[in-house]
Amino acid sequence: MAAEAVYLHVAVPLPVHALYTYVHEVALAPGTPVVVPYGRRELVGWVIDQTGPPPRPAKAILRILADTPVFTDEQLTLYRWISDYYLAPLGEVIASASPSDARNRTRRVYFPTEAGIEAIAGEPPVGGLGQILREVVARPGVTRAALERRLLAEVEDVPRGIAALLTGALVRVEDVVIAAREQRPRPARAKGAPRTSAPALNEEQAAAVEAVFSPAGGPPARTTLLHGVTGAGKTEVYLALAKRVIAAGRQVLVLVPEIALTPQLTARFDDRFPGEVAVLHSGLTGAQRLREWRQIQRGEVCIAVGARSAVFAPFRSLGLIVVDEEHDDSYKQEEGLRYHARDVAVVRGRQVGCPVVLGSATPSLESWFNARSGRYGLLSLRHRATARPVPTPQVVDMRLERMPDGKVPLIAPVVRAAVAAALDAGGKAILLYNRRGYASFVECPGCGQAYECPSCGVSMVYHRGSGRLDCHYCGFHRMFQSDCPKCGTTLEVLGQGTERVEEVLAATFPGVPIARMDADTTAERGSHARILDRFRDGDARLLVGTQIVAKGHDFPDVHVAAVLGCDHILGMPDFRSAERCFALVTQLCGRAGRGHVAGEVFLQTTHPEHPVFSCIGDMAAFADHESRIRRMLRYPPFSRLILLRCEGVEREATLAAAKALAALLKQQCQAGVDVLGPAFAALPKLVGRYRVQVVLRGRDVAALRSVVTRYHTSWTPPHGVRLIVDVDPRAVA
DNA sequence: AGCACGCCGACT
DNA sequence: GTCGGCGTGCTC
Repeated sequence: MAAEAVYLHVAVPLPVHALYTYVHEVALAPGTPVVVPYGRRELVGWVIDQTGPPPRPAKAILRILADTPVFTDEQLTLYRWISDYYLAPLGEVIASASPSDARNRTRRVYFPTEAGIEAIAGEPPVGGLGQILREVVARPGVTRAALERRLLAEVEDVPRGIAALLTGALVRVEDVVIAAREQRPRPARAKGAPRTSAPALNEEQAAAVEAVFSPAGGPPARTTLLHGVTGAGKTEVYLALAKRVIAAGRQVLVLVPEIALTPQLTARFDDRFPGEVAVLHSGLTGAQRLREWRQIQRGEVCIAVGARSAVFAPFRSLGLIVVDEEHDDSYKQEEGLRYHARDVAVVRGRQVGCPVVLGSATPSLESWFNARSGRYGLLSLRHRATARPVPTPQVVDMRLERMPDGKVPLIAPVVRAAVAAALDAGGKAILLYNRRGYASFVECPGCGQAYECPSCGVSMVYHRGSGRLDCHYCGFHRMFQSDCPKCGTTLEVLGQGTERVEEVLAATFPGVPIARMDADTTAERGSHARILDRFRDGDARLLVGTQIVAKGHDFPDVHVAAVLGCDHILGMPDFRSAERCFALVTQLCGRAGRGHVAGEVFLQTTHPEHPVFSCIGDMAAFADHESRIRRMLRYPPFSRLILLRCEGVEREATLAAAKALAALLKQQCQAGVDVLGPAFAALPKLVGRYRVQVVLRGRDVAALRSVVTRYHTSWTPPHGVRLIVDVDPRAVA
């Protein structure tokens, strides 16, 4: 029985689009992890399928790392869809779909040769080379990263030094396989009786639960948009759905935008299904993440609550996927594999045949459109679960609030009075200002000097707490001096931020404890929960902050919620800015009046006539208005977009590259595909790189994709310019 | 992503 | 005239 050679397609975890063909004696199942020679390296890749003999000799697979596949056919189908849809290499998709600790991978390490060891004893090379060699001899098997870290101060160019030592045969290289970490099964979790019992659902909630499983007029498992006003009790619907799915022996995946913002949701699931909930998010350590992942794999839990990447949770028999706050932009990964977890969830649900529920008080226009057109089911929760309705906001026209000196106050008198009344009544207030820092720009009235970030070209923000000027895009900062270093004039700080709001509140309401919540005060681990605890316990009675204060918190004694300022969102040059602003304002409105006191909501704006404010409380009206604009401008959901962005340090070279790309696309483009640009991005320069983009627009995303695959693969950006391809970009300005 | 092959400046 | 810089092209 002569063994017939078998040719196998293998995906490698690199940014290369091709699959590579290797030869082996026997067929291997798709998903088998294998070590393959790849140039001068060895990599862990995955068998994808079997193929015929390649045009040129294939190398042999070096090692089989597991006799069973590490992903199922079902998972592979999803990976293939993602690779295809997002124009991303399959190997990269597979690599990013599971935590690196749960994967076999190779690591390049360095050992001294005999000659290297001799050299140290006799005549070591002088300078940096000697230093590197000594390190390698002292720690055989070090990685390049470790060498660079240890020799940071002493050796300028470690990679070059290593290359020289390799050429001189003083050091040799080896790719060692880092085995996937195994987690010893731990004693089963403290599974027990639910700590809370399911409350009776109201009529709307009960109807929603029924409709998800047996939709009227739709297929049995489909995507459903659950549009519920803030406080409508969407979570109880999720819990009731989960209960049924689990009773049927299947599993539930719950996606949340950012788990730090929704500890309550996790707690609700864990209380109702003790010991059955795994949690996945970026705040976990590698070991913690691996533990949760393995528990899902081994079937020890039947619910996972997690952020974006949890959409890949390795459940065997999914019965339900919930995407909470489906409109939230953080579902879109903005680097590497640029996928949208909500859209991947919808596809995964379709592939495994389970219902997908998209929940939001402010659905994305895409989902709204899909529900209206019948592609998705649509369920509405129009009433709050509690007795109190969502407060009707009062729009405060800040153009009429100008003071005699011409300045506009941060807090209008009517809002100040309402906050004062809330405090007198023993209540609390939440105030949103959507900018952090003390002043958004700094200028010298003497010589006109403005303070901009040298790498990004944006104005630096003055933070009084730290005494610094900060760039909010790249982290560059410098100490703030009150006098202009050029002409000595006292600098003028302009524009507002949450620090200033806090200061004004402290002066307006002396003695009232204030908590500020923004990226500056929540940087530290756990600080987010601490701030919310202070507010809940009454150690703070005013909560001021950026959009983070609008998210899902449930405090019954908030009498007043107010948007002090968010107009600058509307000023952003992006077609989704109104939608984003509407979602933010609606979410904030939902924070008030959740107890027995009817809440009051105020919206300060200089654009009171804008639909973002005039349509609050009426999603359909806002969606109708916004749809008219989108249709007219041919933006999503009435078209699809692919963004191609050239990035480079040289301004002219980057611009030229984008022009060349756009010209090629325009010349070769088919009917039904528009080529927009090239144009500088809204932030034309970021972290020292110029950004010029070309946008493809058309009705059919497959047509757009084929334009990109046909022409961008044949077009490589010139030296020093890199190309980013973003399918369904969130921001296109 | 690495890593080698291939063309222009400061040294023996 | 050689060693060595890093640009660009390939890895089954």
